[in-house]
Amino acid sequence: MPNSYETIPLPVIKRLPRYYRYVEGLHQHGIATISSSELAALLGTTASQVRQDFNCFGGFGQQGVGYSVSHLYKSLSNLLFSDTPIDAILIGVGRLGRTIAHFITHEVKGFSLIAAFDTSEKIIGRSVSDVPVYDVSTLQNFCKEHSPQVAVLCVPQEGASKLAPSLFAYGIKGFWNFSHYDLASASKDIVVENVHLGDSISSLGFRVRNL
Amino acid sequence: MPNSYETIPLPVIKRLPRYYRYVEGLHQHGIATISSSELAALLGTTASQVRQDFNCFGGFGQQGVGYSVSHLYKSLSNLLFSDTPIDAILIGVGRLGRTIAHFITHEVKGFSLIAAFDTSEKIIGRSVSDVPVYDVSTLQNFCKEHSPQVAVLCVPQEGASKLAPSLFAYGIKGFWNFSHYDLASASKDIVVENVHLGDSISSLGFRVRNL
DNA sequence: TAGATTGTTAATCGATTAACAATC
DNA sequence: TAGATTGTTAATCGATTAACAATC
Repeated sequence: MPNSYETIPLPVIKRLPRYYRYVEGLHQHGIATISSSELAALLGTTASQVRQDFNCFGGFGQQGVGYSVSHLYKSLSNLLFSDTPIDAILIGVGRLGRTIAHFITHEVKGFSLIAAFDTSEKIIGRSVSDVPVYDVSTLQNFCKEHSPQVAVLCVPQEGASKLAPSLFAYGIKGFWNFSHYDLASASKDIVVENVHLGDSISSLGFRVRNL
Repeated sequence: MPNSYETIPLPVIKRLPRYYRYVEGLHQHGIATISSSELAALLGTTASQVRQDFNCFGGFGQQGVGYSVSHLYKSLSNLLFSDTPIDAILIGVGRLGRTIAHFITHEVKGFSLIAAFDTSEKIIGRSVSDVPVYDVSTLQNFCKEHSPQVAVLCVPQEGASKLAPSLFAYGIKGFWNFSHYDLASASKDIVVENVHLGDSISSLGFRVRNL
């Protein structure tokens, strides 16, 4: 019995893309069937976890046989990527913002970057990855007209804290947040995926120094 | 009684940079003392967690009084950043690599980027963020001579899988891994911090679509 | 039917939260 | 001394792992 998606543990959701990547590889290698224990060995996890995870979505396997790779591939693909991509906007067209813009437009499935916003006269009116860069002051009108669902925050903390309330108001549902501003506690109806590069490398430093 | 650092739970370690950021802010605002519950309210967590976390390192507070911000700031700073920075090398000087190079050299405490490596003739011999770009074939000699402790992997999965065994052999202790190659299971004596941007945005997409 | 492997329930483990004794 | 707040132990919660019945 498929779980309602709201009840699926976040750790399971975060593992989905990894499953997808490995299953895609198997599919491309022409492997037809795989068992939970074989897949677990590949991923470096346990067969139990693989089966528990898949069963959050109703289970993709066949008892006694295993998982059909093509069926699994299609199922994971359907879960992760709908046929209509999610419209996203980029806030902050600095060095990181430009790199992320390129990443989204060239290497990511399921998203469509439709505009970018900045405050610098130097970049407003130009484009990044074939996407126009507008003045932040036009954000409200743009959102009203195009209803983007996701905002990618590549601005410093201060800018993010100023813009966040507006972005909620304009109907942004999801944030890919590279800033240090804390969006988490905002609302139950929005989702936030934080990428804190500074925290990431700092914790690596701690661990390396205390090896 | 201070915990041996090896026994400190990873989730606690990963929270350290965030504590540091908030305490730094308090320090800069001239706040002298803070209680675990006040800090918890700021961070959006519980006073219990704050105290438990700090007590992994012996505890920084004074009963009945709270935490001295300047003492706390100094303690967290000492935990996260030693006076001698960690020497790091960058593998892969593409778009992402260049952005990360700039980030490490300009925005990160505790690390020193000392060289970059690539396979492309177009970039070898040039520099990124004032760091020379060498041919990957010179990696072994460079590591023998300079003993970098951390490698930042900004290459595609294939390149990472080819280079990883060498990097272990050359004495690299820590990896900041932006590739999809799985370093995790390699050894107990190395630490890996993965930044899987593709997985990150994909899981965001799933959650946005199923709000 | 026997063997294999899933789906699912039960047990374990670890992390978070709550409670409280120590102490400033 | 009384009030406050920590350090630390105990209870809870959730996620992972193990076990097993269902079934291909």
